[in-house]
Amino acid sequence: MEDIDRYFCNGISVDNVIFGFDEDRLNVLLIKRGIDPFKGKWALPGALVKPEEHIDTAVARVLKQLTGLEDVYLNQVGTFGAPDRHPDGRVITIAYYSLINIRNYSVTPTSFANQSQWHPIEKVQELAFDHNMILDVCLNNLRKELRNKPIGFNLLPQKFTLTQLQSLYEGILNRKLDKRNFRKKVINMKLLVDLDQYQEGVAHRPAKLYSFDEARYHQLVEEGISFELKESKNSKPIRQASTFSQLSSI
Amino acid sequence: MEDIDRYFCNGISVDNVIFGFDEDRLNVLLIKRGIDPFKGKWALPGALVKPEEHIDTAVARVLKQLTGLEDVYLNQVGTFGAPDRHPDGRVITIAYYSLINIRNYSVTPTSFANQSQWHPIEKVQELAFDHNMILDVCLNNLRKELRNKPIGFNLLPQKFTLTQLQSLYEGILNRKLDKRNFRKKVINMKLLVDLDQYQEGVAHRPAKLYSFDEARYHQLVEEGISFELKESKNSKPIRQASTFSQLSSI
DNA sequence: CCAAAAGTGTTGTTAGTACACCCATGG
DNA sequence: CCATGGGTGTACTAACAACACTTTTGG
Repeated sequence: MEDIDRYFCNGISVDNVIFGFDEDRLNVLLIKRGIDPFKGKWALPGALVKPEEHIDTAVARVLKQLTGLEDVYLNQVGTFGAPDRHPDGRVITIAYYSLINIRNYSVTPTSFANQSQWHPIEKVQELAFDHNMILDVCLNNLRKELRNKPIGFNLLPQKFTLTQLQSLYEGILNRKLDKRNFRKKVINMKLLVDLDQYQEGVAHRPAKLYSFDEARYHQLVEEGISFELKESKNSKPIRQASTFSQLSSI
Repeated sequence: MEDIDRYFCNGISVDNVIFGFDEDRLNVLLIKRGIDPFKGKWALPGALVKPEEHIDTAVARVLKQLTGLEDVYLNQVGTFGAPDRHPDGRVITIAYYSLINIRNYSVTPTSFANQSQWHPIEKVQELAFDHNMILDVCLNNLRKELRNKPIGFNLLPQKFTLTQLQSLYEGILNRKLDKRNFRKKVINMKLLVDLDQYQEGVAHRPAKLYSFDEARYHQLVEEGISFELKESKNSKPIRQASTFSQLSSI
């Protein structure tokens, strides 16, 4: 193995796929790049890992820099290492995703970004680098996780209605679910706390408000759940994916 | 971001966790390192990614160099990036696991290794670098995958008995399963082909031989399966894990 | 009184679990 | 004839799927 130094000239970056939920659609946070390469293009928020920095530390740092958020659920999804994926040199990137509540957050563009913005997932167009591929992989991953862990609750306000919870699941999974079966299922999980409060000021029968039980939540994250409800009749996608978000995965 | 070059001095390696199955135990392939650092220690077979090499190509290359195998099921599990994990400099490593049939394979140590050997999983001792952690994460991953995909068939000979298949599952999951329920389940998967052949020369009733249906296999890999058989009574581990293989995961 | 969303129960089906005895062969 | 592992069926339970009408509120 001659010329060992040639093996030590790689950059390492982390990219964050930050999902947020708003009304009934799943969004992803993108930045508009303020510098080359891909200046002016939308991209996932990410940055190079510093020398001597642990990659898990780096991703938390980047997330904090871009969103101000700490202590969020962060999940390493995969590493992307095509030799030409970055035009300025060899940079492999480690992708993470996280879920945040879109309302607890305010955008803080960095020097690399001149704009940060939520984008509905099905409207995402061509992104910088290989970020469309990364996004697709993370989205697949999110959907898989949603079936095995009670995540998704991260995306709701403190107090929520069962209908909001259901449309969150429908939004992420992109399919309709049966109302009665959905309710039966989530109530049986014993994860919800009935607050004995109701919506106010709505032009229909007001819905009961729930929050969820932190302790039980963490227990279920550990144990895993199985969330496999189907609505066979309407199992077609609610919305079509855009040209660039085609869930190709790998 | 002053001194950009300091960001481009990282090494990237791939490490392979190669599982093999033999009789009724799960094994992992380790090499004894022939060079420093950790000379003489057992380690996962891995190597640096070449400049201009795709990481997925690199892992296949390393696997081929070490085992002669091609076209095996290779699964990226995660990336490990503690800054001090390699004593000679910053090297992050991308871990993959694969499953092979222990009999189709012959060991070919490289210049870095003076010995390659199968180790029963529960006897693995302290390994070089952070390889114990990587092994634990891969083992967890294998067990998770085993419940969701019909992998594990990779580990059996072409023709096998249902008892062999069951002890494979028991060996990987490290728990006893109920014979009748196990058979009911796998036969319902319609994955097995009854060869109408029988074992010969055994000192007991000869078992029927099966192979499995390639097309159906690939279909099930796509669709995913749910393999959740329990034997509640005997749900204690068959074997205790060794000191260093403690499934800490992360 | 109308529009809009909330809320609620039953029945059939499928998948999982527990469990114990007889069978075919080689030595 | 005995030791060894191969092979089989049934009853109970839990989870899921299908499906339609009544309730409460604001305007």
